[in-house]
Amino acid sequence: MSIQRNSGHPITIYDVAHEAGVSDATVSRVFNNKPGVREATRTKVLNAAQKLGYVVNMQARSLAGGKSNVVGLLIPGLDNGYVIEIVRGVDQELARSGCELMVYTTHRAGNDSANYLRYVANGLTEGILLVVPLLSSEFLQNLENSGYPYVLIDAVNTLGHSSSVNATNWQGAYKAAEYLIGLGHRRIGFITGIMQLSSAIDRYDGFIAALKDHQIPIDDALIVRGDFQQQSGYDATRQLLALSSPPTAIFASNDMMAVGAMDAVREVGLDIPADVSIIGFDNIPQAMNTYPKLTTIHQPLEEMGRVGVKLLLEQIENPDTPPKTITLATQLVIRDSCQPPKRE
Amino acid sequence: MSIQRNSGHPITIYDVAHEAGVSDATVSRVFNNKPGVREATRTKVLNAAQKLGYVVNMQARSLAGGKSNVVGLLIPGLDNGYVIEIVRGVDQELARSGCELMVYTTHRAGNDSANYLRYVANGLTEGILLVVPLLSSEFLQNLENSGYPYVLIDAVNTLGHSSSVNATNWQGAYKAAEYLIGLGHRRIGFITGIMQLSSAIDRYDGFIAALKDHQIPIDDALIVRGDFQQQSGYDATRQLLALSSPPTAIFASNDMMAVGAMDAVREVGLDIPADVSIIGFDNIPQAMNTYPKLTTIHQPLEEMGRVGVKLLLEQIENPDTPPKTITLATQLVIRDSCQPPKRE
DNA sequence: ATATTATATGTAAGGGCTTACATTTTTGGG
DNA sequence: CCCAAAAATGTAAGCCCTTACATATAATAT
Repeated sequence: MSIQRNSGHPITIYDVAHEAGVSDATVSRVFNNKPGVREATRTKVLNAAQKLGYVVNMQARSLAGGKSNVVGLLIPGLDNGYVIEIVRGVDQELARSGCELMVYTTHRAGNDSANYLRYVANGLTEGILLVVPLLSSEFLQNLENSGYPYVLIDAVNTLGHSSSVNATNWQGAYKAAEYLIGLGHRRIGFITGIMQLSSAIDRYDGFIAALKDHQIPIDDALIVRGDFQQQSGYDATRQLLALSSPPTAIFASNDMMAVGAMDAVREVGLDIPADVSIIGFDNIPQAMNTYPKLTTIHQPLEEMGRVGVKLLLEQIENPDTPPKTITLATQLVIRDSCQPPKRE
Repeated sequence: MSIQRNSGHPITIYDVAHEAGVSDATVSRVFNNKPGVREATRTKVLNAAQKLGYVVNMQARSLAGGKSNVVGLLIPGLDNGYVIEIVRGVDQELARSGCELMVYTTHRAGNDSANYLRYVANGLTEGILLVVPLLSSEFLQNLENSGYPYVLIDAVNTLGHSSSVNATNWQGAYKAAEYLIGLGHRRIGFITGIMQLSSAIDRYDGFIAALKDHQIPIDDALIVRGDFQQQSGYDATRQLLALSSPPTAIFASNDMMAVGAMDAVREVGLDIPADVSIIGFDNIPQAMNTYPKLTTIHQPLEEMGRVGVKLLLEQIENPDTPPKTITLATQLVIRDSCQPPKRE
């Protein structure tokens, strides 16, 4: 069974039709599972195709107005455990649905992601999944206008027109803070994410709300900006630790920063969690490999990917389905990086 | 600048031709940078296209015999820091070359990756990058027969017909062992990879060679099988540590297993590196986040991805280019997980 | 058995592009 | 200023498929 008749041209629908003694249209019908083909004919065609090693040419099919079964995925890059988890979920679900995946990274699309979009919208893919934290509303507007199916993963559609998936960031942060408070911490450092992102804002708000609900005064010195990168977690923590009255616990808005925070804590010779507790957010796979193992808020990244695909496929199937937003629950995962503060 | 005239049909080459007052063929020539178009005409066309927001339809182009500028990438999955690094390199280089990336995971292709291949070979992609450790030679033979451009990343082509990229596994392992020996270790545990893979074999051989060169007897009890997964590193280490005369250092054939090994060492209450040194292989990003930071052999994964793309593009460009194999150097990265053994 | 439907199959027209070949325009030498 | 050769442009035939529409065949009713 060779991949293609290396000799002549690739096998087309005509070859199959000829072999089976039917017309090309019938072959097409068979391969698209269209009704109105006698069982006997169908079998005949399938056999012929099998024998010849026919494989549909997607390009032609999609040119001719059929379905390409390819969906696009736009991600910032693979630098991030977070994105990878989502991609994994996407991949799984796509596999189940028999769709192919075309990956674009934003750095690739460059500043000109609008252009990329035109390319996509025009061509190959039937819909697109966006895992792009920072979406310009102009871009969204464009996308919206194009009438092209898309869904947002872990981002809020300011236009409110598309389907999207996200997680309970606020609640997760609230739970994290509450956990720390329950442990007895009163001075809790907080490292923010990129505050243009709703997820970062929600986490911040959840954190603040928890403090308020527990009558803990908010000390601005304990809140420092991060950007979701490991380095910023490190920097922020150094800053926090240099305070005259440093925190006994640090809540990083994501795991990468938490990892950076751990480095910083150790670097000043303090112990985790004896001297300072650390909690993250996301529960990326690496969170299990840190030492001590990182306590964090689990965000169902993989599932977000899966759900995203489902929503997208739904949109593709029936463009008139009203868009919906699905919010998945976050969850506290207790591991080894937090404990009650030392007594003074 | 909307993505496409949402109103009418998408903009085609004809619309542009009409707008510019030339024929469609000329527009095609312009967009393919073919010679024989007067500068003035070219500009006219470009302007018209710009004005209309024309974007080439890849499907049609590639159907008609043009280049699709899409390359396929077959990977086992995203579970692995190792694969991700390679993918990142691939993505970068592809971006530079203006190509799109179609990702397939083998679990998706299922057992039937030959079928997947037929699909690919027939259609969309112009070539394929294989990051698949376990390639059946039947599969390879098929691929070879198809005459379809492909390159192997970090795998050896038993047929020896294609371009491929890999790293100096033997030398890397040799260096790792030598480093440990230089530190004073004499009882060194070794956790193998999947021994069907040439990379695993080479690492093993390199390790053994170093021992021999330094007159260290080879104790079979110190060599235990792993499968490149974290869990197996853990298991193997438990086994090693249970020995009546346990090793003072452990060399894991990859970083994931090294991470597992660290867990195991800690679990029995031993210290890294005081009681047992650990060294890995690969230098995946996580290796920097373990505690203590993992000493390892750096494999230029990202670059392997980049080089793979270059080789593939070369093949696509000119199918008659004789295939070549590029081997990149590995390198010892000393961090904190190794130190001289305690004196008895 | 015949007329009437329902069902199965075939025909042909694109879909947007590339490219060999035909035609027109330009250029430069005489 | 004319003519041949070179350069630019246009024409038309696919690439492989899908899908209305037309046609042929089978099933049902009379």
